[in-house]
Amino acid sequence: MPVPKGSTLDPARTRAAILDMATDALYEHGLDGVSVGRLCTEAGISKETLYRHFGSKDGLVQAVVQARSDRVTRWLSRAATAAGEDPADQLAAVFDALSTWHAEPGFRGCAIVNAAVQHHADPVRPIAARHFDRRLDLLAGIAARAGVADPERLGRQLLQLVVGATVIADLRPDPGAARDAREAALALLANAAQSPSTR
Amino acid sequence: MPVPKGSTLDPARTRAAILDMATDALYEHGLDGVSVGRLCTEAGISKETLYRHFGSKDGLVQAVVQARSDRVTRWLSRAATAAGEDPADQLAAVFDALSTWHAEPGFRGCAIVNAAVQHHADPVRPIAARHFDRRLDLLAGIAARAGVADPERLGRQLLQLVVGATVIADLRPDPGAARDAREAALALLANAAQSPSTR
DNA sequence: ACTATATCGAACCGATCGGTACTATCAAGG
DNA sequence: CCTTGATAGTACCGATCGGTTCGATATAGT
Repeated sequence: MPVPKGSTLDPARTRAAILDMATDALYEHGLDGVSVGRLCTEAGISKETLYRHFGSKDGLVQAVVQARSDRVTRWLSRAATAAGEDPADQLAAVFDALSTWHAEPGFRGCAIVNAAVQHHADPVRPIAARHFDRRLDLLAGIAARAGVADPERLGRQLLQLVVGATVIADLRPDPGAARDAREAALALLANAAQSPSTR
Repeated sequence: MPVPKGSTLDPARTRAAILDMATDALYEHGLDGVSVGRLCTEAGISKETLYRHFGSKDGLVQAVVQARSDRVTRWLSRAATAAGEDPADQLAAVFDALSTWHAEPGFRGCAIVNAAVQHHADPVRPIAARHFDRRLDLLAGIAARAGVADPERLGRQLLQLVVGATVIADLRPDPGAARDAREAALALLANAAQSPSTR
């Protein structure tokens, strides 16, 4: 029965539903660990629908990774701004957010890192590069507001802590990784703020 | 022509040659990016030979990842001990070694991390976990010899910097990642040594 | 010399993959 | 009402995959 008789025909909604399901499935089983057929079955759609919306599996992967990057970036940014105006508080809030994320059931590391490692070129790599550029912007911004001498450099170091903690939390596994990283980040910030640029 | 007429029949050598070739190929193209057929072609051997030595593709992958872990662990350990007895010098040497590695042509991130992300379970995960345990031993040992209060915790933080720098160096890409990580590591060590445990 | 072993080359297997084609059916909009 | 478009369902395609088997042939050890 093509088009179930009581269904609402809304292409945009269908696309979003496929995207949501694929985001979870590709994160859990890996980009090459789920076939297009399985994705369609789990989404309750036909192959033709998926291919009309995304063109190819690579197209779907690209959309999934891009959407994930956007969502994560928004989420971390909000966690920082919600912590008030003090740069140290904002930095702590970022790592606290990481901590709760790492403890979530089904946590399998950073989806962007995982995707970029699995599809090292293609459409994923540039998305991953932009993703970490934006993450660097967030962290370097905090460092700049703290008045450190070289906010870009401290931002890169903090980014390494964020990524390292997330990867390690997945692979060792180490549920306290984000807590360790938080202390290290605050120590680096305090250390850099001791020899400030202007203030 | 089975068994070329002028060849030396040495199973151990054959096995080692397959392992070497597979190490490079699987690192470059990913664990699922090279078929068994291709591996055999590039190694100049037949399928039967590969399957007699390793049983399955998973068996080959396991041997490759394990060998890589051993080699890398030895390499980093030697870099540290070759730097003398001062803990700060040893720590700096570790990140200097990382720096030259990241600059090598064909660098694609940490092979162990990549493998564990691609085959999230199976035989790879426990090898990766042990790998980072050993890496932690090295870093925590340096921290302990520096007389910090909690060498295990500092070791975990240093490990995050090592992993984060390596992943970022691959994905952004950032050739100076290891240099940034080195400075952060030394700062954390100095900071922790300011409030020592016994000395 | 004889036997066991290692190897190649090729054919072969069933399964699965990404992607396409086609038909039937229903909702949505002019 | 009637056309247009979205969709399910299914069958199908060629390619590739991991893995097995077999026969021919050469080396290695006894």
